[in-house]
Amino acid sequence: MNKNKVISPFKPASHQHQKCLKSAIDAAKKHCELSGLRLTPIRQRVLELVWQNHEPVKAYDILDNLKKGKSSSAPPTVYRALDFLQDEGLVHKIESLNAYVGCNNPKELHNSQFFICDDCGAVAELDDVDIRELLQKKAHRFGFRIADEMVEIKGQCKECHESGV
Amino acid sequence: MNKNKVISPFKPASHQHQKCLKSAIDAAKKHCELSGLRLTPIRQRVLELVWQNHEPVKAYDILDNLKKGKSSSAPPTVYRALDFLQDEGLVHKIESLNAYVGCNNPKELHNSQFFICDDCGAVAELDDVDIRELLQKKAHRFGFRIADEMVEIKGQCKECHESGV
DNA sequence: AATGTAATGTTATAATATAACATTTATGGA
DNA sequence: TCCATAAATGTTATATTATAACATTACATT
Ligand SMILES: [Zn+2]
Ligand SMILES: [Zn+2]
Ligand SMILES: [Zn+2]
Ligand SMILES: [Zn+2]
Repeated sequence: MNKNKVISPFKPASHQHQKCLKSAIDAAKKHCELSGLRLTPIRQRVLELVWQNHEPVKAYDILDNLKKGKSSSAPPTVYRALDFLQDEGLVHKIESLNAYVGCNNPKELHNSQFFICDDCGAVAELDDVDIRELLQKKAHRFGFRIADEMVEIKGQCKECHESGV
Repeated sequence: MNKNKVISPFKPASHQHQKCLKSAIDAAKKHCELSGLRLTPIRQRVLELVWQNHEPVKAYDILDNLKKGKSSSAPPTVYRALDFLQDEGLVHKIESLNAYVGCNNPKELHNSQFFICDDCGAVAELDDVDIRELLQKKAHRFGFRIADEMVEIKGQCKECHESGV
């Protein structure tokens, strides 16, 4: 019984991203409904923009896109929406890039491990019990109590290094 | 044969920090000498300021301190020194805090794992082969080639949660 | 409708980091 | 020693990322 999850794998270039997007928005709607939270138009729009693709998106890029629809948007518009989405597990921040990725597994807040391709920018997200347990074990040895884990691994995805040379 | 290293443990409150500082500067001098690099006064001063304690230090705090000695310092002064020190493994950046910690193990560049206490701010640094190998194994499964690892674990150090309640 | 709370609008500013170019300082060879 | 070069630093300006503070609007409950 292994609870390791691949929350979001690297996608083949051919994949139908519209489906990713739709299912992410649907999941977010359902999650908010169940939790009695409001997925307001701004929040939904920001979430859609984060889900443009499988690469981390910058807050000010989101802002630029928001402004195209509604010129009154300002930084707090974006950061508030991102804060809400992060609190609900609908978005994660990639600390080493100051950028944000969508997550379609909001049911339970989780600590993820991210694998980020330096070449194409794609991100894969795992929720891997083996990694969590190992970190837990290491921490336990010196009496450290883990509250939050940040694991961001940079390198090359399969496609990129296979096509690379 | 286990190559796991505790590069920097959590220190007892009583520890003689002057010794940490001195040995870190000495190690840096030796490292630069061996590598034919120049640990200039600015670089050494920045390194000393990073080693003020075992908490991550902010670039602009370093800058404020530099200015006390020499009012001509500006952001590039600090960031250039930090870049140099990071390239040489004398300093690491904690991405999730936008802050910098000293490393007294510059001989070989390494990927570290950081454990950071949310309460007292102290940081412990490991260079743990078990963690690296597990991440490697996980990455390998989907053909990912690791170039760089960021592992930053937040929580409470032993002292803080023992004294906490 | 009256009230309280949540969300958004708006302006300003804080915090982090880099670009670009000028000047100075070290270094190694003629 | 002197010069040519590269390395390091100085200086000014600006880019990027994020938050503070307060006003206004929308929503839900009574
Ligand atoms: Zn997709
Ligand atoms: Zn790639
Ligand atoms: Zn110390
Ligand atoms: Zn602590």
